[in-house]
Amino acid sequence: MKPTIRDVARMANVSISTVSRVMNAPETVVEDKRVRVLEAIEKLQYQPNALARGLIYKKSNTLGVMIPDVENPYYAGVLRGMQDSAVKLGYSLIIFNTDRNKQRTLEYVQHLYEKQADGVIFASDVFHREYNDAIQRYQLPVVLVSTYSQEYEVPSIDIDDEKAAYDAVEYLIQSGHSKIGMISFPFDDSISGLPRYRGFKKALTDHQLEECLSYVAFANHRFEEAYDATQQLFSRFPDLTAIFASSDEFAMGAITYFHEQGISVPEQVAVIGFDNIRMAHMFIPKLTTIAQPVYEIGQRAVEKLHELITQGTVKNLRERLPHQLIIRNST
Amino acid sequence: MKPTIRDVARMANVSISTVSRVMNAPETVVEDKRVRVLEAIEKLQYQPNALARGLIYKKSNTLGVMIPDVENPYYAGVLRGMQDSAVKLGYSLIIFNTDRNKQRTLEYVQHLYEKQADGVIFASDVFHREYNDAIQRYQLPVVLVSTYSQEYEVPSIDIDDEKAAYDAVEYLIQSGHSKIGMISFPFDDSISGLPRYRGFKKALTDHQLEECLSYVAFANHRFEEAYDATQQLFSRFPDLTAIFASSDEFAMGAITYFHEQGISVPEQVAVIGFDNIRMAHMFIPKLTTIAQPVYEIGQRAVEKLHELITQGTVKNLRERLPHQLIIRNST
DNA sequence: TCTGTTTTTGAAAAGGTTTTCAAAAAACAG
DNA sequence: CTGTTTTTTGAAAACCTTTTCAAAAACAGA
Repeated sequence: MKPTIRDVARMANVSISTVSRVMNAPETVVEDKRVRVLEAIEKLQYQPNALARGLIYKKSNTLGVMIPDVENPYYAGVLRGMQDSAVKLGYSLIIFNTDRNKQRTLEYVQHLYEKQADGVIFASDVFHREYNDAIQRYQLPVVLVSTYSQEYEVPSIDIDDEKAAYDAVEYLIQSGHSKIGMISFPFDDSISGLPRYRGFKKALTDHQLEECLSYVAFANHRFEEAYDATQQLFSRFPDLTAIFASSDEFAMGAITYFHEQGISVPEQVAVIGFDNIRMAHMFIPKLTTIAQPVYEIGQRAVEKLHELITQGTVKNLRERLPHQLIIRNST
Repeated sequence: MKPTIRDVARMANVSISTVSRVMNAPETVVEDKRVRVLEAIEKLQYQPNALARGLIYKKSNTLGVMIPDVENPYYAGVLRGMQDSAVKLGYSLIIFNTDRNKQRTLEYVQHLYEKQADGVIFASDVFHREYNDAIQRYQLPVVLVSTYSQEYEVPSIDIDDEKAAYDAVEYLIQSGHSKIGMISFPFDDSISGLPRYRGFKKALTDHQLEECLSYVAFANHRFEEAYDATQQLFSRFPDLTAIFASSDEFAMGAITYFHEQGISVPEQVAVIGFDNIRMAHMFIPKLTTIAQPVYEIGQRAVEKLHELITQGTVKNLRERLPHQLIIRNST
């Protein structure tokens, strides 16, 4: 049986109140009792029961994290950042894999509510009305990561996707390319979709390359789709000399297609990715890409959530971290 | 304020016992009260407090997962399998990133104990004596994943690493190679290290290729080290025609080295990896590798832990799942 | 209508902690 | 030494459930 505060009290010959005080405000109990209690705690290997504490404080020191796809390497880095901050601030992290499934996500939110989670982080997915309703109903503090909400006042951390895409495409243009295509997420993806296309568009129009605006093919998160999309794009526009891919995985899909077609990268076609996942520098050729500060994003997310939980509000609602163009061998 | 069982009781004009019964054994309460209670629950959006329940049942429906490095893509698949099983069995998963740091790991175990976790899963790391002491002291049910323990009687799930390595090397031999090198984990890695080397050794001796036994270089988990190791190995043994890499990341490191040296894979040197991480089929060339059933490993791990928690024991202590040779383009 | 049996119900205890409040003890002032 | 103030202590209530146990209600049989 696990030792409880009663066992400690009995062994140290004091009341449970005193034991509690030794743990939470040691200076209020007189020296000799304090050492007796401490000894008893040591001898019994006593650890307070977090469930009982949580019941009193109405706080579980637990945060939930909703991730669309844990297998996506982008989240690995984010998760590590969250993890480190969480430990530092005394939280533990409960991870869920949502597959972007609304119903499942809502079940998980309810689950978190039952477990008295102190807050929840939503990564990347669109922040649907149903989600807002749920967190409103349960009064759950929320922060969004790599996404944001126009409609609701929800704190978020992301990068400036439009500007990042702009930088990527501009780099391509400055390298002398004028026939540039894009492998994009579907536009209903509110973060990786439209904003990155907008950056693409803006860079092109700023440099009088409007003709490229329609050189776009869509893929849905996975390598194979990017491969197919590249194939389509090239059958329609065979004279493209550069590709802006909305993710590193897309870039890899594109390059794989080129490789199979005997088209060399970067000599014949330049490819630039997005995210700088760990694999990006292992790929052949090493990918030129936009680096997101994934670790910091994760860190800031739980720090911000902590701020929201403890202060009830947050300094700046939408926080944007700086991205960085990483030039390697695919351009 | 969150509604409690009292609020429901008041609204439905019954005692809290009745409300509790409606939730846990509805058939024992008479129809009209039951509907009144159900209505009140609905109206108040009442959800029972899992902390209070946990306090009574001495159970939190929470499992801890110790992962050496969440950024390592191998765990992504395992995690997903765990996640799915956990949801199915009503658990939530608390994830920790240990960095193989003993002290930190022990702190996390203690943390889990305080939170009244029902069990814990250790992935890949050596199951040190200190860990065993801790889980013994706290009476925490444990299962090991992708590792196992000789000294302690701890349930585990893994694959037959020796046999898998044997299969990989034998495939190389059957493809006509007789100068085969290995990029290995250090031998103190009890699971990915020695067993895979043993498989390498056995395959070679079974086919009278003892001379290859010393064609081994070591790398410590990361791409860059594998790159360096390959360089060393080739400066010592330039006439190698095949490499058995202990992980896909090692295989990528090796291939990257060959690529930079103008040595073509698979034409001049064949490379075989291990794990079949998601990237393996995105790499150029697509990696021939040993596939681990990562998803199933994750699933079985929480199922087994559940078995241990509920039954107090486990059918077969060491469970080994089948691996599979996946032939792609790097050989 | 009464007795005996079965079903349904609520009060109270339990689970492990923190906190409030009043009592006891110690310290201090005169 | 007495009376007052301050410090230290423990009993009890609170947090939100479930469960036990005994009482109340419903029902059956005569």
